Amino acid sequence: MLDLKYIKTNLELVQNGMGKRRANIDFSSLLNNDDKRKALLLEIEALRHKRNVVSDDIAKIKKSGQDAGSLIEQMKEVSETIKRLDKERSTIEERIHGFLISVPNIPHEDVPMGKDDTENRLERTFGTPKKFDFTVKPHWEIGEDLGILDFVRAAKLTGARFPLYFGKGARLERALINFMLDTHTSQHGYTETLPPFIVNSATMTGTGQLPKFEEDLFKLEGSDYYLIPTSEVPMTNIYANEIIDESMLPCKFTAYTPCFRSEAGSYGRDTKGLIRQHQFNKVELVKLTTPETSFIELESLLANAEKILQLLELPYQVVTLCTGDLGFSATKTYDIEVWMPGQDDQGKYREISSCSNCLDFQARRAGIRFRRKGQKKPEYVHTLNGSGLAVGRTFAAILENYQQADGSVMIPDVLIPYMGGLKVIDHDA
RNA sequence: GGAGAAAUGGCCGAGUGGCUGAAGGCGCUCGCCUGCUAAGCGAGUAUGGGUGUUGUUACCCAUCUAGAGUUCGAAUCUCUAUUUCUCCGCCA
Repeated sequence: MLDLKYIKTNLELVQNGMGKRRANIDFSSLLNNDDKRKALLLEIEALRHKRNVVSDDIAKIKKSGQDAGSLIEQMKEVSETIKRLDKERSTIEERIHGFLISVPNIPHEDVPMGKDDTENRLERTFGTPKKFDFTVKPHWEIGEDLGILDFVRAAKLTGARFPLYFGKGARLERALINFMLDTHTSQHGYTETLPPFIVNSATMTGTGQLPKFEEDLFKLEGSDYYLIPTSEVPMTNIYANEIIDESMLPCKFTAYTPCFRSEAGSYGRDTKGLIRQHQFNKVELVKLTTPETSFIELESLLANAEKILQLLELPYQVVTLCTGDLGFSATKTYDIEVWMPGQDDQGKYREISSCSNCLDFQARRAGIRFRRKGQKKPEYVHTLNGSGLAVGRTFAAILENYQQADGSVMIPDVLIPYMGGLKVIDHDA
């Protein structure tokens, strides 16, 4: 959420930012309501002050044994007025809050203008796609042929877009999770967490999934609970409504969790394979930082995520999302796209991580603040998050990049210890 | 699921209708003192909003888990929710 004061003093800048996102937002009603709110507040506070003073007088009068009847009558009226005005005020405040909470973050000036993902800016590539001397297969064919993936039975158990792993496939998924977590904790300094997979609406609001994107979430019927679409949600909210010590920053968390997304509106896209599932595994990175370090921390977070692909020797490219592709809470986002030789005949780069700086946008919603040493006023932290990485898609990328002519799949060197020494998944697996 | 108890500031803890934004203690910060350490003394130590002055200070309003209510007046009374604890039942 943007700061109302900031909006008021930088209206043009804010409107400009919204324009870049192609979000047409009229701020005039907001400013109007804020003026009303302020006028009401002034009136209410004056009346409350009067009531406080007179109530004290009443106490004194009563103590001395005199009659305070007329004053009490007067205050009855004052209290009625306060009640009435206060109701008006809370209606207006709800309106203001409801408005503010639906306004997206302002894109950083470094973010390229563009309408959709075709206009993202390529930053760099790593590795070169391997040349195959046989016809490459998409990962779902490889996985089903090897008997390590079974989408048909998964659909029987639940429905479309759910995964079922078998044998060495299940083992590979687990190996990836452990490898990613180990790397981030022991080499990149993140603290491992294991958060709830279900959170309440306040938590979802804190990171920006609510109120605007409820249709993307799975909600538990008859409750205020939602399945997390990413562990960014519980991890970023760990210190919600708290003031933490400056010495705790930067605060770096990582977690493996399954992620649940309704994928509303994506019918017909990526209907096959592990790319777009209602349930998938992800290792996530979250940072809380001071405002002045957040962009440096974004670069290192991105580097931490890239490191996984480098160690797995999977080719990838990094893009900066353009304004039209930028998420609601982010001011700047890098996507890491891994090379998938089995996609679209000649291969394709597919998103495997999204690393964002949200500035104080989430922190303001969730109330995450810190206090500098020797300073009285607490400040909002900056929040960052990134996938490190999406495990299912990494699994898919390994299948496609490490496939061999006979249909078997080599295990990347760094994963062999995690696979109990197994070097290849073949038909005997 | 049934029965009961509880929720106060960074922490502990007092407070059952009227200068209580909240005693006392601990912790922390600053200063003084003590020729080490310790102890002692003094001061300070929540958050949000607003007004004025303008960047020093002042003043006002709100907040004792949250929301609603009773009252001239609520930390204190009532209701609801949430969380925690105890007992019973059930359960990985």
